[in-house]
Amino acid sequence: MSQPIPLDLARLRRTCSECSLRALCLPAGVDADDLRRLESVVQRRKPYPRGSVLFRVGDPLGSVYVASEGSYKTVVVNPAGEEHVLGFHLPGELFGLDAVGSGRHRCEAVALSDAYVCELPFAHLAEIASRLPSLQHQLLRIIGQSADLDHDHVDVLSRRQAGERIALFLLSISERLRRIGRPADEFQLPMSRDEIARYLGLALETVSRGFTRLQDDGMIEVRGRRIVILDRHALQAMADGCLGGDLPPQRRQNQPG
Amino acid sequence: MSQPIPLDLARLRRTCSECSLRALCLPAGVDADDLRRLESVVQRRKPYPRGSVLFRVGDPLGSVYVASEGSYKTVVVNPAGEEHVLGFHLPGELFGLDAVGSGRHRCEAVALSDAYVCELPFAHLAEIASRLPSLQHQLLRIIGQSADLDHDHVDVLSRRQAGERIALFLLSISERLRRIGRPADEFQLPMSRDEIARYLGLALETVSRGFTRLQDDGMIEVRGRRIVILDRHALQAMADGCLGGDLPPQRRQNQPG
DNA sequence: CGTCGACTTGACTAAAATCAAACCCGGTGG
DNA sequence: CCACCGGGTTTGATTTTAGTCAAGTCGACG
Repeated sequence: MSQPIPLDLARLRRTCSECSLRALCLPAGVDADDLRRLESVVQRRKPYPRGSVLFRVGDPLGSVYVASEGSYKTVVVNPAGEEHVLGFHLPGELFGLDAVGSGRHRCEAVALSDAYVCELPFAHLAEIASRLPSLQHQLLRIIGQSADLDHDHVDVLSRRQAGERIALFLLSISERLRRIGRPADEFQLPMSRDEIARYLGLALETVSRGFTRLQDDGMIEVRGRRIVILDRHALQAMADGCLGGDLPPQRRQNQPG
Repeated sequence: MSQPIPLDLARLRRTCSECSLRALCLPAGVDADDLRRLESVVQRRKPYPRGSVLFRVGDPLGSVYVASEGSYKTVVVNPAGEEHVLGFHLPGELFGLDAVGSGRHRCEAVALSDAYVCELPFAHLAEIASRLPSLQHQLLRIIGQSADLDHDHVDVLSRRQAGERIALFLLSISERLRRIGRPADEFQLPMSRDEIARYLGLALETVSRGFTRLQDDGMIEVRGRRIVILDRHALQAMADGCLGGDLPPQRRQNQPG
């Protein structure tokens, strides 16, 4: 346990190599000792059945989480009683950093399916980072990247056209799947139409119609939660507000019925 | 190091006491030496005439900024060529942390009026923080709080009713003015209707009509950019989606002829 | 085979966008 | 002093879009 074991490194690589925190560990130049310390912090693969809650609004900042298997959503319930989805968290992605600012969680995290997470007690992490400058730097970056996701959300919500929001949403999911090494052109959405609607600030029916429309226009194929991206270029153009030129109008076909 | 120089502390307090970074310095238990080091980093009160740009999309992360006098906006131009406002930054507030995640700025910062900023080279700041655990902790908090503002923005954009967005916007500005020690019930907006609209994801005319509506309902008084909040309670109720129950209808007053 | 929940589709309605005109106000110059 | 701008803002009329309500369909599962 006290000997400098290169196996430790191998073990961490194996267990965390697919994980968004690898950026935190691997390029940081941590030595075997630090690595063991860091590894001891990670509580691996806790199971959470579908619908279970990892943290609630107002909970003190305890851990940050990495979806290890299955996906999660973070939500807030506004005073009028309706639920807004703040984000979806795919396997390998990090969440729970919303409490860093105030010390308390501003939203609630729910498992979208039976799932597992890795959990990192934040105080522990920060303490180690304070002794490891390179890790501190990585930690800042990770937090910043998590804020970037909020930016993307703002970007989506600022679009006035429902079609733009939906196209952008699909492209964003696709890109994130690609990043974790999954097929980016054919995938299964982990969330319901209702949850997508609450994320995009639209009515459920509008999302459904939007999907149908994209299918009619030949950009995607939809079958329930199964999505196939047929024409990424056109989808991108739609997300960009169909800016004139590269998407001829005759692409639009007459509506059925 | 051990020589306590109260003058330095007093000077920093004076110069930065109204500034959002005071949370970074004052309660951190920094000693005189650290304080001087920190102080040397701050480049104070650079002037920026109205409309001038502090940083652009793609610029490498250089500094974080504190609006010292005057206000700023951060904006992105989407592929369709329309400008979206990501945030407004009032005197004393911090901005520019959007580049922490990727190392490059994702938006552009523009002075809303003739203005001054304090500038803190980020690398410098991070370097000092790595040697000062308490400052590191404060830095994390500051970044987290900056992400909280994005959350608030998402919250506003998720509202379906234009009236809700507008009420929420006014309350948020009011609260932030209160926090920097300015009158919270009577103030001058630093931004145009157009900029508000681009922040709220609405048309300019819708914002204007919303203001008029709030005035007709006796909640506020508007005269150009001059706002007086008359009935904060009703405004809050409107922001909350006018949820029935605790706001008796007779609270709404008849409009002044 | 029936049931339930998730999804789709249709008809209608409400709301905000758009287009267009007027207005207000501070500044300028006759 | 007043006429005349011009930008930002307000208001009005109309159109477009998404929301709402309601009915149907699909698909998984017991």
